[in-house]
This record gives sequence, C-alpha cells and structure tokens, in this order.
Amino acid sequence: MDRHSPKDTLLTAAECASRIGISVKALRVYEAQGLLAPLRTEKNWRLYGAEDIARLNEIMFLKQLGLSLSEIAKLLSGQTTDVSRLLEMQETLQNNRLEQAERSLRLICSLRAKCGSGDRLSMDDLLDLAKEVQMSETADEFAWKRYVQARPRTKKEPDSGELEDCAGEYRFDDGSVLRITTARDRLRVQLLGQPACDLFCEEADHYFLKVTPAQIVFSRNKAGDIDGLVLHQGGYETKALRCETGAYDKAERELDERIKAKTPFPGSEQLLRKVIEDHRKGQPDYDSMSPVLRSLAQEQIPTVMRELERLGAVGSIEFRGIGVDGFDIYIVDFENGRLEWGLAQAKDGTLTGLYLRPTP
DNA sequence: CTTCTGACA
DNA sequence: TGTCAGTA
Repeated sequence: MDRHSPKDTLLTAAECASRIGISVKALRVYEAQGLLAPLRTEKNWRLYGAEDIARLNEIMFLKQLGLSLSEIAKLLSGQTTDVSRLLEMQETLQNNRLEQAERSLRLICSLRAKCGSGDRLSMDDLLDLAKEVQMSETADEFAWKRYVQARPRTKKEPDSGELEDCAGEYRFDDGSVLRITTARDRLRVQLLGQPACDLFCEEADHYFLKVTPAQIVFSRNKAGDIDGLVLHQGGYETKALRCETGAYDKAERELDERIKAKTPFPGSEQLLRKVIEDHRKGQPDYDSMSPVLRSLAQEQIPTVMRELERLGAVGSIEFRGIGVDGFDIYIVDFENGRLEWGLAQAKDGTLTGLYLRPTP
C-alpha cells in the first residue's frame, strides 16, 4: 500500500536534510537504526514523505531531550507517529522551559543585585542557585517520561496465574494504600476515594490504564513473588511495597469516619492560610508537596497568582467538610470574592492535593 | 553532478 | 556524525 497520497511532495535526502537543517548522513544513520523507512526510487534513492517528516519531528524531539538513538529506536518501534500527541508534548515542554527560565532569571537577578551592592552571597543563596541549575537540568527528563507514559499501548493476554500473583494491597511512601483486585480476566486498581480502574496487560508484570496515561509495573523478589509496584504517571515513577491485607479497608474506614465526623487534617486551616499567602507571593513551599502536586503547582502558579491578586486579602475561612476523596474543603472569603479550596495531606504531612475553584 | 554503501575517524 | 572511496 502506498503510504503517500499523489499530491504529497516527496523530498530527496538532500532536500530533506537541508530544509530541516540536518545532514544527509544523519538521515542515513537514523534509517540504519530503524527509526525511519523512507520510500525508494527504482535507482534506490531515498524519498521522504509527510509521514517520514512527522517521524523525523518525533526523533528530533526525543533527541533534544537527551535520548540516544538506540533508546529512541526502542521507544518508537512498532509505533506510528501521533502528531497531535507530539505537539501536545512539545507545548508542555516549552511551557515548562519558559517557566523554568523565568524562575531562574528571577533568582539570578536578585542574586546579582545582591552581589552588585557589595554583599557576599549567603550559603542559602548559593544552595538555591545550585538547586535551580539542577532543576533546569532534570526538567527535560519529566518531558520524555511523560511522553513514554502517553505512548499508545496494545494489550496482550497475561500469563496464567499472573493476575492472582499481582492482586493485593500496596503502600506508598506517603502512607496511602492502593488495592489491586482480580475481576474476571483482568486486574483492577483502586486508590482510596477514587473509582476503580481496569488494568490491561502489555507484557509480563506490565499493566496500563486506558482512562489516563498511566502504567503499573509490578516487581518480584528473588523467590519470584510480587513484592511491590511502580506507578508511572504524570512523568513520575512512584513505588509502593506490598503491605498487609486489610490496610485498604482500614484506610477506607478511617476516611469514612473523617467524612462523617467532619474532622479536618490537624492544622489544615492554618496550612491553607499559609498556602494562599505563599501562592500570592509566587513562592509556594514546594518542598512540602508531593512531587506530582509540585509539578502541578508549578504549572498553575501564574494563573493562581493573578487570581489571588484580583481577589485581594483573605477574610474569613469556613470549613465545609471532607470530600469523598479525602480533601478538606474550605470556603474562603476574600476582599473581592470567594473561592472553594480543597487540600489533602498524607500521613506524614506532605501536601498531596490542592485545588481551588469558584464556589458553586 | 548526485546518491548509495561501507569503512574509518 | 563527518569524511572519503568507489559505484551506479
């Protein structure tokens, strides 16, 4: 079957290379690595069509994230390029870089001002600076992990007995519990306060969700028994260890009691005030957040700052109750309006969830 | 004059 | 990846 419609322009290797700004050699190397498969003329000349250029975009995107050609080959094998998925990743990557650059620039400017006025930089200043540099280095890693996580997957029949092996309860470092159950021919995953989701097998011990780009990879001990799992979601990899059965039910009962008794997390109102003021200043305490929330908060900060500026000072805060997902819900009155805020904390006090929305 | 492959840096 | 040789 012809992959190209008649009106598609086909480019020779030289044209293709010069229009993109790479070398013909590079094109040949990509092809040798199995990344590209352009058409050929009778004389065996390469012809690049739109699909090949799309693939080339994908290759160059992954390359700029620091992946080697062989890693890219593994990632792309058997997949055809999904341009809209690629564009979405490009957009979030560049937005992240933009925000990262602005953060770095703000810090650098303030430190330069300090230097210029003759002050010596403090230990904290230098540590902050180093951390900032480190963050901009690792930021790209999230981008390709997210890309890998968003990759389309095809399901396969799991080996017999594997589903039963995986079923059980698992606890994350922050204390939250995840339950894996078998249902007919598949696994289901349940996180407290959230609806159960079907899991689909991709390969042995590797499962994926269809409702959201996320995967669960089970790990086995030397005896071959499942002893934990890693949740891949939102660019993050979070590990959980198998725990005693009943932990999930216990956590569920505790949550039910909290909901009935309307008991907020200890000190959560005070925490909310601090969170709001930190956001107003544009300096949320990222260290007290879970990694997933941290990246969300970093993406949202410009929007939230604008909103808080519009709303003005905080007036009264009223506790509304506990949501089914365990969030403490507050109605916050500001000078110029009111908002519903929700926040969730892990047992160790880490902020794991945060949202704000107009009051219904 | 150009591309292609394969070798070597 | 760049470059070079020997072809088609």
